[in-house]
Amino acid sequence: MLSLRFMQGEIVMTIDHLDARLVALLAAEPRIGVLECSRRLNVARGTVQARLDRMAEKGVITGYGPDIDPAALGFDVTAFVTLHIRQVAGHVPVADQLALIPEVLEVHTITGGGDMLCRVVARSNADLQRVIDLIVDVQGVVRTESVIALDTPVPYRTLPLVRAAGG
Amino acid sequence: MLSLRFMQGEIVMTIDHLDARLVALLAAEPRIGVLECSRRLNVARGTVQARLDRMAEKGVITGYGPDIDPAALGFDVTAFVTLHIRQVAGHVPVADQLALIPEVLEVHTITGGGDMLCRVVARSNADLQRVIDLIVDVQGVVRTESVIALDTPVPYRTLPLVRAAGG
DNA sequence: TGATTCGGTGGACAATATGCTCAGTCTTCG
DNA sequence: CGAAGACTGAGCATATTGTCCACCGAATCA
Repeated sequence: MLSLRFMQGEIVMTIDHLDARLVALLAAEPRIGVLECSRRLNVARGTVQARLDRMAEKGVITGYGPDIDPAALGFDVTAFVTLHIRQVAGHVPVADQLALIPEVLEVHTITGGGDMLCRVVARSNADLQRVIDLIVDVQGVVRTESVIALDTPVPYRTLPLVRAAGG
Repeated sequence: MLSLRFMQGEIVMTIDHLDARLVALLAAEPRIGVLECSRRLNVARGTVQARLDRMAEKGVITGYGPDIDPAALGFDVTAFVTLHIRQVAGHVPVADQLALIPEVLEVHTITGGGDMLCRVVARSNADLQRVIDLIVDVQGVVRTESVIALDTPVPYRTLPLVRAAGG
C-alpha cells in the first residue's frame, strides 16, 4: 500500500493563525463542539466548520483520538528496539510480522547502524523480555538492541509545532 | 513535576471486552457521539457514558485528539536523536530546554549508551541540520547521534494493545 | 438467608448542537 | 471594474446532550 504522503504527492498545507488557535483549542478541550469553538475564537460557526473540514481534507488533522495511555492499562515499560535484519527479503515482511504484535506500537525503517526502530511497551522488565523474544523470533530479524525509556520529560506533542507553523 | 504514573501510584485499570470495543469504535469513527456508540454496541447510552467516564477518570483515555500529521504541515523528515549529556546538572534542565524547540516532539531519558532520546521533525534534511544544531546548543548536551526515519511501516497505534488488554 | 451495593436498562425532559441553506459583505487579484 | 473566495449572521428541522428517575439482576457479605 502506498503511503499517504506519497498519495498526496508534495501537497503541503500552510495553516494560519486561526487554524493554529483552533487546533490548540481543540487539543486543550477536545470535548467542546464546533459551536463552542466559534464562540471562543470569535468567528462564525461556518468558519470553524470550514477550517476543520479543510484541515481534515488536507491531512493535517488525521483523526480525533481517543488517546490511550498504555501505562494506565498496566504497560508501564516503554522501550525502543533497534532491529538488524537479513537484507535478502526486505523490510516489508518483517514489518508485517511486527505489526501482529500488540505491544509493538510503531515501526520505522531507519538510516544508520540499524535497519528498523520500534517502540514497544510491556507490563514489566520481565515482560519486556517476552516481547523482545517475540520480535527476535520474527523471520528475518538477526539481532536487536534495546533501550528502556526511564522517564518521559516531554511526552509526545504537536502543539508547539502547530503554533510554529501557524504563526 | 511528578509524573502522572507516580501520582497514580500503582493504579492499573483492567478493561473488559466492551471497553475495548468502545475504544476501537471511537478510534475508527471518532466523530460519532455517545448515543451512536450505544446503538452500535447494543448497550444503553448511560452505559457508554459510564464507561467513557471511568476510562477517562482512570487515565486510560487521556484525551480526544485532534491528531496532527506533521508531514502534512511540511515537516516531512522524522529523526530520532540520541543525546549524550554532561551529567553534573542532571536531565531536567536539558529536557526543559528541549521542550522549547517546537520540532522536538518527545523526549525520553533512556538506559544504555545514550542519556536521552528525542523524536524530532524537520522540513528537509537540510532543515534537520538546523534542528540538530538547536539541540546541540542546549546547555549540557555534549554529543548527539541521529537516525533518520525513512519510512514508517507501522504508524503509532494502540488499538491492538487495547484489544489484547480487553479480551 | 436477607440486605446492600454495583452496573446496567430504558425512559423522560429541557437545553443545546448539528447539518444545511441562504443572502450579504469584504478583500484580493487579474 | 468584475469575479472569486472567505467570512458573517441568520434560520430551520433534526439529533444529541446532560441529567434525572425507577427498576432489574448479580455479586458480596454479615
